[in-house]
Amino acid sequence: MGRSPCCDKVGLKKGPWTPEEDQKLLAYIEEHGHGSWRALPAKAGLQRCGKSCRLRWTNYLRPDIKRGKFSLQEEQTIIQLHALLGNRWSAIATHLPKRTDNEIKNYWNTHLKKRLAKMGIDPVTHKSKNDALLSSDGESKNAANLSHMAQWESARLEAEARLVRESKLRSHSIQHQLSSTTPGYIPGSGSSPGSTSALVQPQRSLDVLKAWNGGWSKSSEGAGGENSISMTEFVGTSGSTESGIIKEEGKTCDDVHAGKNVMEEGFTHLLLGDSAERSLSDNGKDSDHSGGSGSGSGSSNYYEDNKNYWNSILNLVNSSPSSSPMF
DNA sequence: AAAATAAACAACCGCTCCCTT
DNA sequence: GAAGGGAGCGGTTGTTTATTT
Repeated sequence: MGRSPCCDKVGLKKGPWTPEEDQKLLAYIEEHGHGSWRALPAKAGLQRCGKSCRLRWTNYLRPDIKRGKFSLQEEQTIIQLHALLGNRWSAIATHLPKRTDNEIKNYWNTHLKKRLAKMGIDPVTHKSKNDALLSSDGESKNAANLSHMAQWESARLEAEARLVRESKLRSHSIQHQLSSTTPGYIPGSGSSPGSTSALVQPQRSLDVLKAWNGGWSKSSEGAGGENSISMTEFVGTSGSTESGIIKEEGKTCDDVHAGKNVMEEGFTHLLLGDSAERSLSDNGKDSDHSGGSGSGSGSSNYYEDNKNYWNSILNLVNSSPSSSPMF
């Protein structure tokens, strides 16, 4: 709109914040709240633009910020949510209490993105780079996987297309939704009012799941080339993006955390287990998953575990606080 | 021990969205 | 409905710190 930038005033300080500046900003906000960010610097006696103050506050000074290393659970949450949401850092941050979008973004760019790349996963699409290799493998198991993957991919594309349509409709329909007695109903989604399958989710995480479950630990060495990821049995609820995925309305934050716990149980142990077995002599085929059982019955458990996992992550997403900008 | 390189993090910039007038 | 302004978001850059040679 041709608006002048807020930070072009001569004399405004840029660059790293000093402890004195931090103290001024903290003291002012604690006493008055931030109010108008644009007006804040003058009131607080800071030679900074409001934008800079806001950033400093939200990313560093805010008292409810957790700093330090990301836990495995947090890593998993970020990856999964990124698979679902893309680079919507603020949306992802709403599911990681006490973490800022900037911090998550930085962590993704410096750690997780590289890690996924090493695992043979495109960090943008969360799709395996080994699909071609997989398809030429010829094993019946992989053929079955392909079938599942095709179903999922098809459903995913469909869901994404729906998402695009809805995003266009959203601005028009949001008022109606707010006043609607059927909050789960999304106009144009093809779902019936009150249906539990009104959920719209791009399913972009299948390769991440596979790799994370099967290839996480061995990827870092890069042994066996860039194709070191084992193509584990495909996970999910085959046949539909929505079967096995129950949308539950009206969940509380506790429910969210409960979902996280389930996720933690269902996922972290895989990670930890893999990490513990980092040195295993995986050859890709029999290093399939969870605890390294590698047996057919294990696959069944694996299937269930991951079904539960997906239910959990989607519940987590769907039961976000209403303030969440995600959906 | 010093230089070079890589990694991590904080902050800036420009754009978009949303609200108000 | 259009315009203006504020705030937030995501991409990118710059600086600092750690690691390697």
